[in-house]
Amino acid sequence: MAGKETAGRRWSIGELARASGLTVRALYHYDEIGLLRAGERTASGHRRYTGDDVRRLYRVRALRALGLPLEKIAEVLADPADDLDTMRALLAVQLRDLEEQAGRIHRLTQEVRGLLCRIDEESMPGPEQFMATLEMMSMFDAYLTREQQEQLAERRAALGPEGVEEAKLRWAGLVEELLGHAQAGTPADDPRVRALVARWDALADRFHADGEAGERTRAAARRMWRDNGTEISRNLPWPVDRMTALVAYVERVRRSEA
Amino acid sequence: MAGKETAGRRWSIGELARASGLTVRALYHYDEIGLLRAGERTASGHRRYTGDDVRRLYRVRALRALGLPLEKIAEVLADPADDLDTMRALLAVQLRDLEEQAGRIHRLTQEVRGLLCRIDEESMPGPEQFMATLEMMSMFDAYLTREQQEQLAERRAALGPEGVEEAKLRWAGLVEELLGHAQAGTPADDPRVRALVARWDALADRFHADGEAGERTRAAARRMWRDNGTEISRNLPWPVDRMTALVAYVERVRRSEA
DNA sequence: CTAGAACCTCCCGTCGCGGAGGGTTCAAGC
DNA sequence: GCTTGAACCCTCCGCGACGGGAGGTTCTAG
Repeated sequence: MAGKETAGRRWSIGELARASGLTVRALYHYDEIGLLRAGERTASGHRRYTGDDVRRLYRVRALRALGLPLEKIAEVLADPADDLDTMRALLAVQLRDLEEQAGRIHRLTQEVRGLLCRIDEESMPGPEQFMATLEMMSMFDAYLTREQQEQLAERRAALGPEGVEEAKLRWAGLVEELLGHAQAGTPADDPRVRALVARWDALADRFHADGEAGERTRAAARRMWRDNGTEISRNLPWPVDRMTALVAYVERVRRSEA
Repeated sequence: MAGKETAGRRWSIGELARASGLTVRALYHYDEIGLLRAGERTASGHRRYTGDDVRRLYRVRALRALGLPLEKIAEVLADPADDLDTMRALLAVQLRDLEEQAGRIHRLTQEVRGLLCRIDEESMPGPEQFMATLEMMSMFDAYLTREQQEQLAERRAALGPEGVEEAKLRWAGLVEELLGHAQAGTPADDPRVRALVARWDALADRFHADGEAGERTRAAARRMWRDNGTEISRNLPWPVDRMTALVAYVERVRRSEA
């Protein structure tokens, strides 16, 4: 049926490059790996691409735009295209990944754009705070999944700005009290500090959802605090060494409970 | 001011990898290229990362998430971060690119998703048409800029589905007439075929905007038709060889006018 | 006929790591 | 103190999708 094309226009590699928006070098590459060979060659060895080749190239381009690696593209095009189901499944997976990626990029750019705006408005003191916020975002990414971050954002929104501010104030008070105990040398199993840590956890719970998912988020956040408490607290108006001591102290209290 | 950290917790490379979500190998890489060296080494050569290093790593992660290449990140972090303007400009450019990319991905996935749905509904005959549509999308990408494609989409929407259908019908009529003339051997400078080509162009103009931008789009579309008319018309119910002849014929008519 | 554009092959470089290989060192249990 | 297994060290090779240059041949317009 669809035999070789024996007549019609031929394209040189340069013409094809211009027509497809690719570079000549890319076409050489496709030839090398066997993804798109020229249907013919002149006596002297120049590539002559046939209409079929052009058609194939557009398919390649289209699939590549979907993010398929060249090898997969070769596979898809190697089949006589009758196993539509395979291709559809493959594309579906690819699409999901692409959209997720696009969403992540979009959210990230929105956040950073917001940051930049706030810098413009001089409401932020300078590059230090900016970098600190970037660090926090990166840290959240390292410890929490996307869903968990969304959960937290939801809870924050539910509490509202004044709710968040109030929690911050309460937290500041707890920090002061715990620092006092740490400096005074109160032992980690003292009921008073245990009570303080319990209030600390209750405060954190305001930001977590209920159920198993919330429990996992809580555990992840606690790991994050344990590993990076000092870094986290650089955003805050307390000296770093005291925060380091605080992190260690809270950890000791927790361990004395377990 | 911010001298070297002489006391405090130290991290091994494995701990740092776990804390940051990167791999040990990646950290080796960062060390190799000088992006993040361990502040200290043990006598035996094991890396000891200091708190400063951890802090730097989170900055690296954050900037990398924005798509900056590692070298740029090193530059940004090399400056004492006082030239905030440079960084802001750099980030702004990066953000624009990222958002554009995200938008492209999103539009592409939407279109392909639509295609897949239509395949499911059996309203499309099969993989051939599916691939043909993908080819068209890729071809549009090669010849038209994003703005130009959006312009065309706008005009299509303005014409409405029935407007588009009517244009298709008229175009089919023109194709038939021109094919007749081509087969009958009517010379390319015959006033009758010139009139037909003029109507052809007028029809195309319905899809183009006014002004200089529209003019450029028109030119690009004409280039696309000249280079790929045969491929384009594979979507249409005429035999391919006749369309090839038609493309050549229309091109001759245009040249005889110039 | 000649200039210069286009084409050929071969090969090395990029970027951000992954993974293997082969040796050394650390930390915990006995 | 000794062993053992995990963690760490360094070095090298590889990928994917080309970019770019060297050094030579061929095509095409004037």
